[in-house]
Parts: sequence; C-alpha cells; structure tokens
Amino acid sequence: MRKKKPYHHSNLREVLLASAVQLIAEAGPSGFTLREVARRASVSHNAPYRHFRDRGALLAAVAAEGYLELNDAMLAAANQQPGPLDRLKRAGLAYVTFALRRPEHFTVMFETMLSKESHPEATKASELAFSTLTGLVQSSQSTGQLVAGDSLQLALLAWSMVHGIAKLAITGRLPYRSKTKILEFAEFVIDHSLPK
Amino acid sequence: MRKKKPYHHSNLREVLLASAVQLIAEAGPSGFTLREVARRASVSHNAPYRHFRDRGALLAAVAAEGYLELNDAMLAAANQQPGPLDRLKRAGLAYVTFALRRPEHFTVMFETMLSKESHPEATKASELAFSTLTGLVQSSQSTGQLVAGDSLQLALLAWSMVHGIAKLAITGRLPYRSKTKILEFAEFVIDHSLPK
DNA sequence: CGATTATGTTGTCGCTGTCAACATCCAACG
DNA sequence: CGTTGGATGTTGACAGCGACAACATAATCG
Repeated sequence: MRKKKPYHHSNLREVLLASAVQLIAEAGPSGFTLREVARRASVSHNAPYRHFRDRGALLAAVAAEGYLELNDAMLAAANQQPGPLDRLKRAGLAYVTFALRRPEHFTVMFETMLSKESHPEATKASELAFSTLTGLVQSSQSTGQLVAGDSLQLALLAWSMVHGIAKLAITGRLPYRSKTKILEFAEFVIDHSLPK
Repeated sequence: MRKKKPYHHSNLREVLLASAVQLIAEAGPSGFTLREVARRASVSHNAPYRHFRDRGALLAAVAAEGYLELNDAMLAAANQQPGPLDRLKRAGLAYVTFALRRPEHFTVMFETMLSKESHPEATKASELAFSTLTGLVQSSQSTGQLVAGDSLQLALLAWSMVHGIAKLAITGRLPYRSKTKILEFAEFVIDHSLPK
C-alpha cells in the first residue's frame, strides 16, 4: 500500500539507497558518485534518475535515513537510564557515538544546508531528532536537575556541545586516538558544562 | 628574500590564492574548481599545477590562510578586554563571528582531515590558533576565574562549544536569522557552560 | 652567450552529472 | 483477453572536471 511493486529491478530505490550508504562509508562523501552507485546496483548509469531527481536528492535521502538512525540511537541510549538528566546525558553520548560509528554518514547529514523546500523528508527527520533532544531537556528541567529557563535555548546549547565534539573528533582535531578516549572527553564536557 | 621573483605572470601563486578565496566565497567549496580559479587568474587551466600539487593542496593553502585570519581575529577580540576570562569569552565570540563572516572559508578549513604530513602549513596555522585558545584558558585558570584542572581538556571543551555553534549556525540549523541573534545565543552558551 | 630550470600552454584521457531519445514492461481499462 | 499508457530502465550524447604528458618560453646562472 505504501509503494507500488517495482517493475524490472524490484526494489531499485532501496537498493540504490543501500548502495549509496555503503559507498559513502567506503569512499567518503567526496567519493560518492551517482554512477558508482548505479554500478553497484548493477543498473545503467541513468537508472537512478527515475528515483532521485539528482545527486543531491539521493544524498538527502541518505541524510534522512541517518537522522532516523541517530534518533533511534539517542532514544535507545536514553531509555537505559531512569533519571531525566541521566537520560539526556546518555542521548548526548549516543550522538557522539553515532558520529564516530558512521562519520561519513554524519558528514553527509550536516554538510549541506538542506533547504526545507527541496528536501522535506530529510528536514522532517532532522526535526524529529531535535524534538527528541528538546523533550529530554524539558524533562530534566521539570525535575529541577537542569536549570529552568528557555528550553529551546538549552536544547540548542546541548546540541551545539555534542555537535562540536562530534565534528572535531571526526575531522581528527581532538588529540584522542581511541573512541573510548573521545567518549570520555565527551562525558567530561557534558558533566561540566550543562548548566545545573 | 622570501620568494624568487616570478617569471611570466608575476605573483601567480598569490593571485591564484586570492582567486580561490573569492571563488569559494561566491560558489561555496563544492563550486570551487581548479579550472575556474585558473580562468579568474587569466591563465591556462594547467598553470595552477606549477604552484599547487593538486586541488587539495590549493584548498589546504586557503585553509591555512583562514587559520591565520581566525587567529588574528581571536587575538584582536581578546585584546579589547582586560580580564582573562573576558578575553577568553571574546575570543570565543570572535570564533563564531569569523565563521559567520566567512562561512565557506570556515567550511574549507574544517571539512577535511588535513593530514599533518601532506599539508604542514595548514596544520601549523591550525595549531597556532589552538595554542592561542589554550593560552587564554590557562590565563583564566591562573586567576581562578576558570576552574582549575587539565587545561588541554578545558581548551578542547571551549573549542567544541564554539565550533558546534559555528557549524550549526553556518548550516542553518539554529532558529536564529540574524547574526546578532546567533551571537547572543553564543554568548548565552559561553556564559552558562564554561565551568567556573 | 649558452644552458638549465622554473614557469606557462596545448592536448589528451577518463570520469562525472545531466539531458534526450529510445526500449521495455506492468497495470488498468475496454 | 488484448490494447494502450505510463512507469521504469537503457543507450547515447555533451560539457565540465582533475590530472598527466609533451611542448614552449622565459628568467637565472655559469
């Protein structure tokens, strides 16, 4: 009901998406090529155009998928903790963990401006993830574990923090070699700079 | 003494660099093209290869220039304040301001891993800027305005913070439209999340 | 002045994104 | 059950790109 059965190459759209994710993971966003994606899907170099307007549209779809996965990861991490503030912290760590686990995917998600009009699906998935974060912030505020005040501003503060850590880590700017060390640093930052 | 006088096209290297900066500002990093840079310098499409090994080398040179400019901006902003902590805060705001003023340039500086071996100049300029930040952190610690402890860790915390704000702002993720509003947010973050 | 080397040009290659034209195949309707 | 139309996939083409090689020129140094 969601989707008409494909014709020749059953599922081509999903196959293309999966190939794109894999290619980005291997070659990085710069090595990502519509033609190589088509090759991996064993399809002519122009077949992708039947499912994505252009290169950017396929990248946006990849980004949308990433936002959903990120959202899931944050929710799963948060749900392992009882207290609201702990849940928020865990979600923040999950954000960094996701960036470390899928750096190229993460890069695709945030390298572009993703105009709301042209890529509504990606925008929506992005907003979903942010609403999760906002919810965690508000919960922490309601129990007094987090300072009262503009929750939007606080959520953006938390986002900026973990995003900065993730970006610096991915681009090799942090002097920590292992993921463990990086996550320890992230924990340090979260513990010391969330305004209680 | 710094440089042998150029032959045909006096100064081509600098002209190329300036053209590259301008092109990046106009077309963004993705629209940056070696051949377009050559065109703007009124030179054949292969002339740049006499001065830069490849596209990446020219981008690295642009990045290096950006780090120096960023460093100057932070120092200038810091020097307008007497107290160490105020100096640190001002430098952080200058970081965000720089990103907002030259978003494409900033993107080029941080989009790549810039391997230390292949682009030593850019790496050095980057380390210079970070050492400026570290110095400001240590000063703030020595007067007790900033919590004692590992200054490297604290400097990285401060960096992550402003970097996250800058990145989110540049990619249009913050719900603030004007630079003023963004800087107000940055000030809020800095004031509330630097561990005193 | 002659030779060497730095600098710039022309030509070429394979790759890319995208468009247009053509082919194929499912599905709905008579 | 057959036809037809639209969705899907292919072939071919084009310009632009990064990079390499071969060639041309000009500045420097003996």
